[in-house]
Amino acid sequence: MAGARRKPAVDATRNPSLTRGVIVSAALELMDRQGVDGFSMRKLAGRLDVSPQALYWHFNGKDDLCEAVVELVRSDVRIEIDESLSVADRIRSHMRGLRSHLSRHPCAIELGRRFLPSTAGEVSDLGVSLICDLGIADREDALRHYRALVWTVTGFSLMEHGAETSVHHTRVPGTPIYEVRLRPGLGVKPDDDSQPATVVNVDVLFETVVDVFVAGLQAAASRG
Amino acid sequence: MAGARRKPAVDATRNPSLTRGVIVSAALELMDRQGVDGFSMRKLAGRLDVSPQALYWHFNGKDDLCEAVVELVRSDVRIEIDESLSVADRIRSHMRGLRSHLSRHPCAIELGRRFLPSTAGEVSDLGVSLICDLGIADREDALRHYRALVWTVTGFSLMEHGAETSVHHTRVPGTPIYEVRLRPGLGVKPDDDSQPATVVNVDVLFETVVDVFVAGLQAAASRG
DNA sequence: ACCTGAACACCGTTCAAGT
DNA sequence: ACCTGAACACCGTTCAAGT
Repeated sequence: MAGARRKPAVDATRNPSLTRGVIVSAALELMDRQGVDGFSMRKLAGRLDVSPQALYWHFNGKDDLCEAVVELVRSDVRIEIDESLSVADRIRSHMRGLRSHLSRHPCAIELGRRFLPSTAGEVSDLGVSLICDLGIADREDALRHYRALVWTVTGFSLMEHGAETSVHHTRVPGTPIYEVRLRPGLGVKPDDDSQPATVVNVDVLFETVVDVFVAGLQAAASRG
Repeated sequence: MAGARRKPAVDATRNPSLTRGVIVSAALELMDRQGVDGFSMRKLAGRLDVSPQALYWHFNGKDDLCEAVVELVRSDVRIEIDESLSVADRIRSHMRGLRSHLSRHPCAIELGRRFLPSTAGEVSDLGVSLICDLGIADREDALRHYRALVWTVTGFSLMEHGAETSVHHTRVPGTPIYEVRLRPGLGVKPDDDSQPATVVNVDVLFETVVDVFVAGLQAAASRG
């Protein structure tokens, strides 16, 4: 609960190789590979060849560490957008960029849910101004609509990532990760093949969301 | 992995009070109160006054039990919609109904992410036909758009629920649960009050999503 | 058929002790 | 200042044994 001892300082006499930075990167790597559920302090310690308790000198606990991981991932959000595109298309690119940034580190999606979906920073400023450019002049309105956009995209990523690690969704063999078999649900036994599984292409689904959302923004803009 | 022994049968000689149904309801109750993370097989067993291993006769494991919980919750989705409303407003109601059903059992949101966001059943059929009525005549298109709707709403609920159990989002005192303080994020220390917290009304945010989404659907419909 | 005792291999975290 | 040994109170799950 309280803040961890700050400033490891220069005189790291014992083990100079074990710093907050080293721990966080190793944690991120482990989480991306094994998933958040598969991650543990003890495994991380083993990976770093230290005792589990050593981590507790640098971090207050697992939550503290997870938070640092989220910040690490978040610190390199960068969405490049082709300036020659129309405003609507730039918003589409923004949404796609947000999604692919989130999928870059799957673990950060799960963690990020618990550690704030922040609407701050230059990426957000850019997003808000894009919405303004579309015709939603009032800044308050633009911010609200941008927040809606962020929540929609982040929520979608959560669903998507959940689907991937799901029990019932099995990847279509031979395809990239973005196709999922949806079972009909509702009392269907896991090994019942009588009901056909529905194949959903998650990319197509996301594009649908993007299209609907942008069209909705345009409508909101033209209403004043 | 394999199927649990089915059919407890009538001759439940030992303890007739311990059935799958009883276990699942108790699990749901416990999860709703303590959250999915706070739930454990051992706690559930304690609550039911049996040994933890007793549960393993009725269920294959924790996952199997969680799945049953999700099905229990899902089995009573019911969204009532005023027939006198316009099609657009009925879609709005549908989205709101979906959201409030999901918030009824917070645990099911988290679990449901891992155990299929199903697009099946009469609720979905109704939703798809609503989209058709709006003017998206092609059934394939309507289904795709409805799926986008479900993912959007479910994703939003996930975000919303995550925000509630979050470390950085603290409820605004004296208000209902639907207001959250959003910290600016990015290197701000948890106890740093120099940067003002942003207050986001989650209900307002959801209404924004609904408005944008429905307007987008209308645009898609009018495009043919 | 239905349940328990005992046990295994894990967790996160703390605390006194080492250097 | 930085780390370890030992320990506490938890997990999910299995397996042999009871009735």
